[in-house]
Amino acid sequence: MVRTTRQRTAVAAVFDQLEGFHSAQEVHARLRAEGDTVGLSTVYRAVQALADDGELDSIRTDTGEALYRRCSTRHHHHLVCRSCGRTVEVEGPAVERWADRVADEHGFADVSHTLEIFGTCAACRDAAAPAG
Amino acid sequence: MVRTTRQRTAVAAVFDQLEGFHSAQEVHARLRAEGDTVGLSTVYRAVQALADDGELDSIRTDTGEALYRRCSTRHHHHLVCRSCGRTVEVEGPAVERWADRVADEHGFADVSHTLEIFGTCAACRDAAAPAG
DNA sequence: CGCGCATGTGAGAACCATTGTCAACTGCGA
DNA sequence: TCGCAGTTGACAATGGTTCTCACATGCGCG
Repeated sequence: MVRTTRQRTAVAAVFDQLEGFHSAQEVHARLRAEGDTVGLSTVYRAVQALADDGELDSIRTDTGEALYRRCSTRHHHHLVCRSCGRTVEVEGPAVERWADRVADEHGFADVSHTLEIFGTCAACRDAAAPAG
Repeated sequence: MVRTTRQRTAVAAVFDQLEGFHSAQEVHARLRAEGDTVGLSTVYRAVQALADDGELDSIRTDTGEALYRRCSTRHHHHLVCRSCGRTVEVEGPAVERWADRVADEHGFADVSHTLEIFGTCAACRDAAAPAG
């Protein structure tokens, strides 16, 4: 049975207030800052449980760190700025179909996929090359 | 200046003999097994240098572990069996174009992307449901 | 060919995100 | 309210990766 505890509610609440992706460590720090003490292990367990429930979406950074965010209702992918981490949600129905078809052609079932696009956003490019 | 050393040659050679993705740890173990002792740190440095040079492609597993493989001439993605780990290379020029276009539309430059498709291959499905 | 030194190496420690441990705690149904 | 199974949290352990630093060596130069 899954219980509703102060800690889980607090973790879920963080993602309600936040946009974009955040690490378990960050959530933990944020709770502490708000005076809401929740153990680090508990935060990890909570975000994993939330992700299992499909309430959070997770990706991994370049360094292998796990990031989570509130899952929106529709399936989509992410365009992430390498420099500032800004994230844009993008959709591509054609890509979804393509992935399913390719998998099917190779006899694979129960198909899922991950797709992330990385680049440098305009703001960061400007910041990096201020002189021209 | 970049030097050609026994160690770097050995690491590069491993990827010549191997197909698919392999971790730095695995490369290290393989070299040891061949009697070719190369330090773990050196293997890490070598694969990173190779990846920087564009000679190796890298992805991250679900657990955050970094995997590398010899970059083939053409860009492609992977269809991976969740159960047995079998990997099939797939190409989708349309996907490439879509990713570049989407990133461009949002003002992102220097674009790259990762796309992996997961599923259960026919063999594993048969093995899992022998009676049905 | 031999010198010199900047670059590379490697054993082990450090790092850091994540997971495991386990005794104490607490929702929640009865 | 009671009981207990799920939950918590401080801390240790894990494991991949990076750092440190003294030693080794490729390679340009003479």
